[in-house]
Amino acid sequence: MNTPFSIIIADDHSMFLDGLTSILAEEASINIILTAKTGIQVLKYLRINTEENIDLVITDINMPEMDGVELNAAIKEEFPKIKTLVVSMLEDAKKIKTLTEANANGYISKNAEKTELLKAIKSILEGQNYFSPRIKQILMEAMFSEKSEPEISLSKRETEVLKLIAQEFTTQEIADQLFLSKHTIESYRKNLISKLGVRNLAGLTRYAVEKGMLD
Amino acid sequence: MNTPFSIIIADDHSMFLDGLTSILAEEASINIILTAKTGIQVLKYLRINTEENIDLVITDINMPEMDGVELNAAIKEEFPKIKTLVVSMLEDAKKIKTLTEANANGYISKNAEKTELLKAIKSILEGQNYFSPRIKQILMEAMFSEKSEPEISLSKRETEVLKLIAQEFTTQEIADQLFLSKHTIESYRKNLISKLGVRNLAGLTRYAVEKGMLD
DNA sequence: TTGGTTTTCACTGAAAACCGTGATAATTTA
DNA sequence: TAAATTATCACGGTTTTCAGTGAAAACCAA
Repeated sequence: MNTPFSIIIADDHSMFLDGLTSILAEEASINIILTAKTGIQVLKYLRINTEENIDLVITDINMPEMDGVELNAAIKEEFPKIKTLVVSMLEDAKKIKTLTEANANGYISKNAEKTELLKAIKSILEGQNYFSPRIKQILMEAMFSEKSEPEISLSKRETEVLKLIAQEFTTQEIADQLFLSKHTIESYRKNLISKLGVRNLAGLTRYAVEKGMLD
Repeated sequence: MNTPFSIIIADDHSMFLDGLTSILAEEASINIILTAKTGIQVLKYLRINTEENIDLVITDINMPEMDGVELNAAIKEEFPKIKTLVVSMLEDAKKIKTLTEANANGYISKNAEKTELLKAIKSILEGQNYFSPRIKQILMEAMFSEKSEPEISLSKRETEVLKLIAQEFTTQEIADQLFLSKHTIESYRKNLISKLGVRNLAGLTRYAVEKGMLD
């Protein structure tokens, strides 16, 4: 075994952070340089300690301020030599896809076994990307389902009107709020109904709520 | 230090399980007897090894098959002497409330510090319950907000009609499906609107979706 | 058994939504 | 720059929703 690898771990759940640290501390080939609770902390460290050659950053997805997806992108942008391994609670196809597109080197679920974690780290440090079979499968499924769901894109105004509709405003009220004619809002409503493939206000509202447009 | 305490840890995320185990393994006063991935495994163990005096069960809330809430209830039912500490990702007021009502001995968030974890375990093993200040606060808030939201109860039929409305069926269609008069459905719609304090179909749909009635 | 809740049905008039079928101008994108 | 998209407005006719009012039968709990 040559010089140990330098790694950084980021996770806002300190219990998990401590746990992961404990697990990896047992590995002689691994040196934990930093544990952080936000992506920003990691970036700051990397920017200041440029002479320190960090090999790998292990990061959670859900973190306050700067999440794992953003952190990964920032690292790949500023420090392309540093490898990244994303560890997440959820198996969200979209996020995984974004991550692969942003050149993350690996993705494993938090319910992966310790052995899989070590395997992933080892693979990545050796220069290979690691995505578990399960993740690969989810990715594949996402690719297919994406094609069947041809992403409906709504314009600014359409989105605005849809939100107001879902908030129980009548056509006239929406028109007044936006300083538009009642007819205009009716056109938008009609377009939304046909665009989204729904039948009525209920359908529009359901779409808006399910897409989280009302937060 | 007298005889070490015997504890069991349950969490479906093995990485967390390993982590927690690593942390607690450092404590001389703690003996980890079992780590499990579901509540059922824990119960089975307890039922078989009755002679083994388990002091504490640390459990996650979100687990497949039998979650932490159910596990806690089952333990308190069958093995009232065993203490329980619930560790969770989320700070869901309702679940916390349910847990306190089911006599869980402690609740801490997964983003609690290691020191807090140890403090909680120590307190509980000494016979005191442990709920972090933050959790107490959430509980208090829940109590108040509960009073301001006086639980709207819907009858079977009302629920049925509401679901169909949110699924974009028209009054006539709902009437046909339920073999009722159109007027009847209109009455239900009207009652629902006034009961739920909304203005129209959009409001009804939003309520149904947000309450997860359409799954 | 009595009183509350639930379920069912009916009518009216006004308001709103829905459908079809347009059109014009501005803006964005290819 | 040409084409596509977006934003705006219009009208007539039909259907549906909404608000108010009323009521009978059935069921459940005290």
